[in-house]
Amino acid sequence: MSNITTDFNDRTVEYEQLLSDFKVLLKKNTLKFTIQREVVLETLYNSDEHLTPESLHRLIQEKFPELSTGIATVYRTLALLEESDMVTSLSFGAQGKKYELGAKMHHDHMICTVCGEITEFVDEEIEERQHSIASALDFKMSDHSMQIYGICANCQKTTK
Amino acid sequence: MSNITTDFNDRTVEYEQLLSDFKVLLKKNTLKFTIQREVVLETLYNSDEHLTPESLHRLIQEKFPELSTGIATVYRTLALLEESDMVTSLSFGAQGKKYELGAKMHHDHMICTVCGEITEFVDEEIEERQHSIASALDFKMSDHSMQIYGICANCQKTTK
DNA sequence: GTCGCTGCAAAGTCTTTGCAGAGAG
DNA sequence: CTCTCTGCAAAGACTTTGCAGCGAC
Repeated sequence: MSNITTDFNDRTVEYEQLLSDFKVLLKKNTLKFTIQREVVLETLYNSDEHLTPESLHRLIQEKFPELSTGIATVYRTLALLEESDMVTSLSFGAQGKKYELGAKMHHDHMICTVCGEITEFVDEEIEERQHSIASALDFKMSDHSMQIYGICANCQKTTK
Repeated sequence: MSNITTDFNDRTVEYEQLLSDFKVLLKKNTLKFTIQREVVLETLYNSDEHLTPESLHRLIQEKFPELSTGIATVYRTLALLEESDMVTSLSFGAQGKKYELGAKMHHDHMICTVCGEITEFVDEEIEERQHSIASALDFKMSDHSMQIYGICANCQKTTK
């Protein structure tokens, strides 16, 4: 199983870069750089999980209680970031929408239906094949996502 | 581009079969077979689209106005069908949850970000590769889904 | 007949919006 | 200073639930 990768510790974009991109984006649209917006970006960056608006809000309140950031601001910032393609949203079954930074290396998702854990992976062969399919069907591909559902190694043990 | 298929006119399961499976399922759980439940199944079967609860409800009201089926029943029936794996739900971006019959042949989705059209396709190479990946990562795969986003052939013409 | 089902409307969730004061540029 | 942002709370959108009568078995 040569080229399957699940190790994303090497982020493709460093935080400083991300932050500066964000500032450029804001400036370009005559929007203001506020501490709340930075905190949302930073918290997303420092989380390895896929966060719901609610869990992101909770995290922010724990780390920066003095800001008493409102959930509305989290929603507004996520919408802004998603619109600008800086974050991506995923939604799996009944679990609602989850967000992740789009600046990480592209990857697909493997979702455990027992514990809800999401493992990321990349497979070059599938990536290439997706491009072939899109062009064969005369489709101008901009993005794609793939999810594999099942039971993770851990939960297989536990369930037994 | 040998084995990409987008033609799903040959359904893998005929309606009579589907209906009988549904009846078995109901009986097994001491649930009742009602006209409303049948109408939901039938309407899903006869639709080639991916339906939201709301659009499904609208369709049912148009085709069977005398039943004055409530939206609550549609939600309840969809939940029942999904739980029993007879339908699958998908959710793409902001467009909300859409349902489709799971009994059709397995396929993936290509979603036009301009007109929202969903084209279904199957590619054997990707199907196989997904199995390989799951087993390589010690993951017991139960299902998977893949979406390619982009602009369909039609909209590419129009946009020009 | 019994007991689950249905439509209705009310209650929940989750998300968005209006507003007045706070704060970035 | 101006004009956008923010938190709050209220409003919306979508989904689920309680209930009393209806209907499958």
